[in-house]
Amino acid sequence: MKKFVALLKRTKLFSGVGENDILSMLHCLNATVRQYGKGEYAFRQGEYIRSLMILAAGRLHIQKEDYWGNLNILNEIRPGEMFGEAYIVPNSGPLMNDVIATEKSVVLFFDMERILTVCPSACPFHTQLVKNMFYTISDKNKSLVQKISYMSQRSTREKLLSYLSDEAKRQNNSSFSIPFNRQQLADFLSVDRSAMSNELCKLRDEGMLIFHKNEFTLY
Amino acid sequence: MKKFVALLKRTKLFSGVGENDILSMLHCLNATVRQYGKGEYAFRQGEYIRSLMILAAGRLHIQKEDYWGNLNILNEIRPGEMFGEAYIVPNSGPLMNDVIATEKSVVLFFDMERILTVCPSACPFHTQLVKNMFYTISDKNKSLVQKISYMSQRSTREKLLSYLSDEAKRQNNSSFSIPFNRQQLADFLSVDRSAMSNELCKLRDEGMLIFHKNEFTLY
DNA sequence: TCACTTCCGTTGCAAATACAACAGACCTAT
DNA sequence: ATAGGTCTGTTGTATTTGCAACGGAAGTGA
Repeated sequence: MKKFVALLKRTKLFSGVGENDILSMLHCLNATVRQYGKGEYAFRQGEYIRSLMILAAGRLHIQKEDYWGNLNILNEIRPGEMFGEAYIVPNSGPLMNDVIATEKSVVLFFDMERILTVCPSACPFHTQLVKNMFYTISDKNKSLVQKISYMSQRSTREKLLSYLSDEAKRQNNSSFSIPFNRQQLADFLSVDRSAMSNELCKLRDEGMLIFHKNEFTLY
Repeated sequence: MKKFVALLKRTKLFSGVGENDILSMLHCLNATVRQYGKGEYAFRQGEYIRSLMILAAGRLHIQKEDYWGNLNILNEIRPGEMFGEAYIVPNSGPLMNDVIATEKSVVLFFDMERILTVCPSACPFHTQLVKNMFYTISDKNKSLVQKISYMSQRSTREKLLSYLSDEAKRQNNSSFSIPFNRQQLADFLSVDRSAMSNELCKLRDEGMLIFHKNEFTLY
């Protein structure tokens, strides 16, 4: 466990907690580790989650496949980010999404019960932890709202432009890279890949942007 | 303020807190009240929020209007529900949405600084408050994910069916009412109203459901 | 090097959608 | 009662999308 402390120190969840305290909290929270191969499912829709997770290495996608097989990527998890926090609420029901490793990944598990059950003597940082968790889930909330604002655009073109311009704004640079390939971007925006590809090239031909692979520049 | 205690006691935020404690917390949190007329904006995109709000009476819509005037209803706030919690994070930037009263509404404001800054002597319930807030925002998170799962459907028909069947499941009854009129439902699902109305009638003619105003029954 | 896989752009066509416009039902205030 | 407003369903058309299919580019492993 010790080797994860440096990583955890830089996560939002453990922000402001000293390394020694993190180490003792790892025991307190009953932390465990699991590895996943590329393409392996960490969780599947319908499972019950009893842990809060932090991705230590690799990359995960939170995604949902509907009855007819349409895939929708809800979120991408990068190292240091937590997930599963929406299911920490008592009686929150089964998982509604799949969690898949898009690369070989390492995941840390924390006992949810122990996170919200304060143990004042052993862990004076529990309050800080809950606070941090609140900040994190609050941020995630905002990013979901952003995704909704992209998806609510009526045309593929508008979806693309709203996403790309937001991303440029977020990275504070008209040249930026996105964490998706074409199929993943299409799934993220809930549009058809080929239609999106087509629209992307039209935008390029109209001089609104250029791109090379995942690198985009807006004009 | 006293008259709001009974209401607050039943909210998720103050769940598990006694009436006397709520009253003292109202002072501690620097609570204030404001009224809004029907159609009045409580907040507009771009404003900075320094409070957490609870709707005491009426109805609010969290909505976003894009550059071209397309309206999207992100969420509906009913009495007892809180909002603004996503902007409690330090440096979370300006509000990205509009908040509009669809009925005459009464809103309670709580000082955000004081919510997360624990004052152990005066308010032993701060921890409980943060916990409750966490549960609430966690739930909201899940409802956003649900909305995304509706919007990610490719056709208007599928959007309708996924929303309506979820709503039937949620209300545990194949007959149920929805909190939207047609235009609002269309905005919520991000589709064209007339096309949706058309599709709704096709579904009815195919015997999959019946409806009268906002009352639906699925078959 | 060569076969194999993945990713991306392109095209054609059938189907669905957005949009505008209109009419009837319903509500409300005068 | 009536006039004005809102809400809803309906229709026609231009546009967009979804889908399937294909070929080339790029990357991978034997």
